[in-house]
Amino acid sequence: MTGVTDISVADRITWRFTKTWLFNQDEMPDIIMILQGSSTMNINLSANHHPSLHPTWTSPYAPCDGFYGGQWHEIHPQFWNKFHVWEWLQQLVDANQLDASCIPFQEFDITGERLCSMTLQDFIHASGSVGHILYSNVQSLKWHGQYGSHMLQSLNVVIKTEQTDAPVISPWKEDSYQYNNNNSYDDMYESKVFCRNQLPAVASSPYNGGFAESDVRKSHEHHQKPSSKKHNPRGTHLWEFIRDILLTPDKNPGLIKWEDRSEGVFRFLKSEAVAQLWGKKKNNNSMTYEKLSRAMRYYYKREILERVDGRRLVYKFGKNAHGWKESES
DNA sequence: TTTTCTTTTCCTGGTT
DNA sequence: TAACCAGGAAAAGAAA
Repeated sequence: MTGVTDISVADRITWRFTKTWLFNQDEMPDIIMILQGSSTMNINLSANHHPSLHPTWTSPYAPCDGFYGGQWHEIHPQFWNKFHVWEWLQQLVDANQLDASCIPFQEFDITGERLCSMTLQDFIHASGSVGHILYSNVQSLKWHGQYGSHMLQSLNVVIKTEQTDAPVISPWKEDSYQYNNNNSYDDMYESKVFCRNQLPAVASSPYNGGFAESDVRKSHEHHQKPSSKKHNPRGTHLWEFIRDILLTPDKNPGLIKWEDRSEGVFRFLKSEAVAQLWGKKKNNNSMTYEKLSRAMRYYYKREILERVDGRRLVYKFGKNAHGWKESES
């Protein structure tokens, strides 16, 4: 491998293509310089432990062979190398439909060990409001992540089960539900891109950036039953969708409102509008409040919602609903 | 391919 | 009468 290759990264998500290109080169350069704006990320490939670049590579990271296929999630973040960190970032960009220009990748030219040691302030300093998402996800992966136990065993690693930080949950799948007064639901769903200038209102919301409860549940299940199956079809669940609307009232005025915030009691103000919004999210133009409410009633049995007798359009979060309490922020 | 889970759809009947 | 509630039944759709 010889020479230095400069790759200019434009505002968009070209870093991913850059990486793909990089790993498809017959002749690898020694150093890659990724330029983003005025910043530069230097990667010394000859010094970087990457299995796909070093077939005979033998390092403590050995169990992550094949990582290039996206195996970073099988490894505790503490043991990620720079490429794992990049893979994780890419996953986060994809899952949250972030504009890649929101992520200052040069700030993450670091190993997993360094990543795990970063505080929320560090993340915010490094990446602005996106830092909330990054920090939350790292915390989630640190404490509840799914990674191969063989890895941990082979490294004789003891996973800490006590949390010193407040549990902050992954924001994997999250939309920014925005409602405008013209009832343009299309517009609401065009606003999926989290960028620095869009995040503060959401990031400061009670649920700290819009965490999908499914992740709370999944994390909880992992904690209790590591081998249990995860299931979260079609992304966010209905009740999470409702919760998220409630938690971003500034962006969704007049759709649903809290009746009793501390008790988790809420009321639909524009039931059909919410149904249309839900239908839009599910790509189902025929969604009605009638159907939505049927789905809501199924939550009673699972204790995600509780009945509120005698009050129309009023529901209450049950004990299996998480992420709506102010104290959970 | 099968299983599992979460809706979605349709329905009947009751209540406000 | 319209809108909503309750819940049974079956099917759809997606992930594991």
